[in-house]
Amino acid sequence: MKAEKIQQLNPNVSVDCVIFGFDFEQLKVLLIEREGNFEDKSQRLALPGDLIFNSENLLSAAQRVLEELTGLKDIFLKQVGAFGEPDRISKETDKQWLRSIRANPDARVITIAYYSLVQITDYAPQANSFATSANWYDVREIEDLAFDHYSILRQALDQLRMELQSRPVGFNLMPPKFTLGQLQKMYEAILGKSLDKRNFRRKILKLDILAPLEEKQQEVSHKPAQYFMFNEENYNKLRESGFDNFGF
Amino acid sequence: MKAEKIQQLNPNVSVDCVIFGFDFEQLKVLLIEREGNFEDKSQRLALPGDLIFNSENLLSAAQRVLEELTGLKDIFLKQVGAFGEPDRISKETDKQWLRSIRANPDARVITIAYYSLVQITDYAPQANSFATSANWYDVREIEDLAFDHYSILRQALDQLRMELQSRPVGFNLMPPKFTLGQLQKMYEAILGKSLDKRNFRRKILKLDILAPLEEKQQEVSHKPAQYFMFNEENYNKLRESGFDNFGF
DNA sequence: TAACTTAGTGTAAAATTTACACTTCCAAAG
DNA sequence: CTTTGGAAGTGTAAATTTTACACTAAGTTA
Repeated sequence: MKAEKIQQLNPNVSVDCVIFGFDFEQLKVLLIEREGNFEDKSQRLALPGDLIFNSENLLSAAQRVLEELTGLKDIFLKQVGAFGEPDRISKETDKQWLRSIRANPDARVITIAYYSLVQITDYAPQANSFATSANWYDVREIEDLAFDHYSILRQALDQLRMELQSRPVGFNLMPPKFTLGQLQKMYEAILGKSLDKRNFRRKILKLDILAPLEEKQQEVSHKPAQYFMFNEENYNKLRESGFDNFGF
Repeated sequence: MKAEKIQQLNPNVSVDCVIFGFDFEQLKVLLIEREGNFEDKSQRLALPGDLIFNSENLLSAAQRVLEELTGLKDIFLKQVGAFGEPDRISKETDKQWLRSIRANPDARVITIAYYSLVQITDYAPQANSFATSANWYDVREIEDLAFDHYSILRQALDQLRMELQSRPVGFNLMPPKFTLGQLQKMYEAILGKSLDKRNFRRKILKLDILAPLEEKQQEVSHKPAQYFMFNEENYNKLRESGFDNFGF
């Protein structure tokens, strides 16, 4: 008989994942859709999340749950924080839905939220488990979500904006090679403001963390742009010398 | 018969508080001492913290626990994050100690950490409950703590340093009136580096968030310094205009 | 009255930030 | 083949901010 540890769910603690993506136009977030009777579509949509196992650490739980619900595997996640209002599961439709999937549907649950930035083109979300779909949604168009997931999303977005100012996290949204125009659009989409092209270029190039490639864009109906790569080694040097403010 | 809700402890979720203070010299943190057989003193010291009640939100729980253990009341707390390694209660002395105070000592516990900044002179900590003492300790002199509290402290300190750069949180450590020298020492103590006096003064005064008072220091054995107050109204105006980087 | 301690002050050079407009290169349309 | 549309790419002058740096002033104590 195979010795297998019985995985016991902890009824009081869940994890939720805010996965951001970027399609060179807008900031997107990965949401699942659930079966059930919901007044409006927004209540059908939720962040991928579920209860943790007792033996599992929080980060692994978030990675497992994310994979179970959307198929996304080996995603680097960063904690946003804990959300634990006693009434965070107060919407009647959410309560009903929990009764349909949980052994202990009325337990007080606090959730730990994580976020990540991925290249949309690297992952094709596949709904599974209780998710009936898993798709990218434009962050600006989301007005509400199931449970307290809308406020979790807002807080993750705030944290992303903060981190974007002090670390090169945005490069995780970009493909290995990208143009300066694409990079600028990423900053603009996340920060929600437009930046001066010449000043943006001067500033980011001055840091010497972008390596220009020989290659240029192909088959675009305008002047082709040069491709760049993020130079992590140079960034690490810069960081060691105390740099922690991009100032965009 | 008085209708009283029975307060039921949640065996899986606790809160811990990192309370920072400043004595015009060093950054301090409020720690409790516990009864028990500990190899060394560091293992006897812990952040004030305990299990939450099921009906209670996380922030209120942190405030309640803080008051129960140290007497500090009505403290504004800010979340640091969740700490939930399955083995975070792995030290044998910690396990023993939990057996002496908890109904369910072997439960998996995740903890939500909060932090705050207070004026040491406003509060006289009073140990209570399972705390045998509650005192201020110099942050620089702490090398380890019970459970995973040392890493919680480090993370709270990191977060404090971040926030100090973008918001005037440091004024919470200062009395209502203070000198520029005291203010500078506060920044130096937290950031762990020395600042140029003239540049510091020019920079902070330029922001126009300090109101000079007529009053001067008394009975100091050197040239008496002018007192200032934090001008919150002006700061709010500054903030609304987009300011979010002190740049120290 | 001398010694000690912190308060308080100015400047010049360097670096950074800001605002701003035109030419280039490609594909697609006509 | 020519025109048009669209993003790429580039420089400068003015204003602001940052940096490095040393002495005098005003109290108390010895």
